[in-house]
Amino acid sequence: MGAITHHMRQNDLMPGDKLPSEAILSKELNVSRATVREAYQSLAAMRIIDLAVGKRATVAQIDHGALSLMIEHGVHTDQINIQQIYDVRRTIETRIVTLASIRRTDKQAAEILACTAEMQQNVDNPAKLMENDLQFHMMLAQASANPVYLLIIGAFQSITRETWPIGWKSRTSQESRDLMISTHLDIARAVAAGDPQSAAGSMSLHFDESVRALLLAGMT
Amino acid sequence: MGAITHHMRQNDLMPGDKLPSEAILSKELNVSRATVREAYQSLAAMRIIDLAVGKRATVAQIDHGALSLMIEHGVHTDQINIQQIYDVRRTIETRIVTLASIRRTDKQAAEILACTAEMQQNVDNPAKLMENDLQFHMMLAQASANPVYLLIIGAFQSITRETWPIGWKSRTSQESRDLMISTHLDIARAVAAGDPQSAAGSMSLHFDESVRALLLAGMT
DNA sequence: CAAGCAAAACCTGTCAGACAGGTTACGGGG
DNA sequence: CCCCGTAACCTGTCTGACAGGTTTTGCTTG
Repeated sequence: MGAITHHMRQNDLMPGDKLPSEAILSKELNVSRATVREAYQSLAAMRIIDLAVGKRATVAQIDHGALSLMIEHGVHTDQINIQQIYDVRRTIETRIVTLASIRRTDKQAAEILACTAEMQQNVDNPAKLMENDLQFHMMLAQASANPVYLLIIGAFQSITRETWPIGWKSRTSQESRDLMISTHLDIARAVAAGDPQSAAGSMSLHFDESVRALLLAGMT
Repeated sequence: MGAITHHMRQNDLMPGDKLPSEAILSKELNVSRATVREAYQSLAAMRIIDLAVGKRATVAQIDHGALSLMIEHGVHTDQINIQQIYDVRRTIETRIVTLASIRRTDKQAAEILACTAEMQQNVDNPAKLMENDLQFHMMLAQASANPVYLLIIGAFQSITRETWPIGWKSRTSQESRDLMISTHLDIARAVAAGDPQSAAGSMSLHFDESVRALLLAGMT
């Protein structure tokens, strides 16, 4: 793995660029192809390179897939709990909407608003609503124009898919469900209006409400 | 990989628990040992499991090693820049000191103060000073009692090792160097005193100053 | 000469079998 | 009962092989 990353740095390879074939590399490093494969496979697991049948390995774009697995692992082994993830999300997402309010393109603003509109239509369809919710937060992270935020928020998605239904079920009244959706709308409007303070405030309220819902369901 | 993680979930394995041997697993899944090895190797790359010669694979504790590699990859391929990382760090570390001020144990407070004391002694030894600096931020993350913050801050360490000397060199006057160290001391004292507001404020100043130093060195 | 196509070369995914060397478990001897 | 040596187990690595996907090459034809 060291030799491969070193090769990427040395030749200043950018995403999409091709890496040596397994056979060539195994000859160069005087190791068997199996060993090279294990290194390639490991880098592919971290989404540092892309592998494909028949094609050469290529340098990959940043992706949250590997981090997702790491977070899932942490949660399932009781090393991380849901409240801790929500604390991180609140911290990061408050910053995200602040940046998004300043940096979002008009197209992004429109898409974010469209997403909240879809949420209102899916108020009785939890599965779709959850996907809208996840997409909403991803789009905000995207609009923050900082790929690190996008990476982190993306990594929390898989775990959120497991916990979201629990929070939704704990919102028993129609009132609380409507509130959850209207809070998203508030955020979207503030971002579209380019109002960082209001966006951050609404996001903060959103997390107050979400954390309360999860606590109500006994999620510590 | 799916089969292995599924096995971990199914049997509720915790860090330290043993996984099946490669031979057994290859027989169970009807694949060759080489294939099992690649899966194990991939999980090991993400630090989800630990491998060791002669021993069985074990479930691993969360570790920032893999995330470090991912971040390094992002920076070296121009997908992430240093200022973006500093924005994330500022956001997270402001929250970290807030939490640390509330949750730190007395032992942790003492260690953090000791670290700043060491920094003052190493004012003319950049290599050691950098390590003190890195350790300082890690100890704060630890004191926040949220492993996700520790994971993220840890992941930035390797990149910081590359950029820190640049920022240090741009602090040409003795005054600015002393200021950098005294800011750390302010943070440590506030955390020790259990004063979240003051700690967050000092951390914010610390980042103002750090970002300015990096910009001065032309780091965008 | 250019375009199109088919074969060859290349490449990854997977398998079987083998061996070195580290680790663990067991059973016999003190 | 404890200690230690051996056997069983396990990982790391290698060789060689084959299926099936991809790219390149070079020939043929218009």
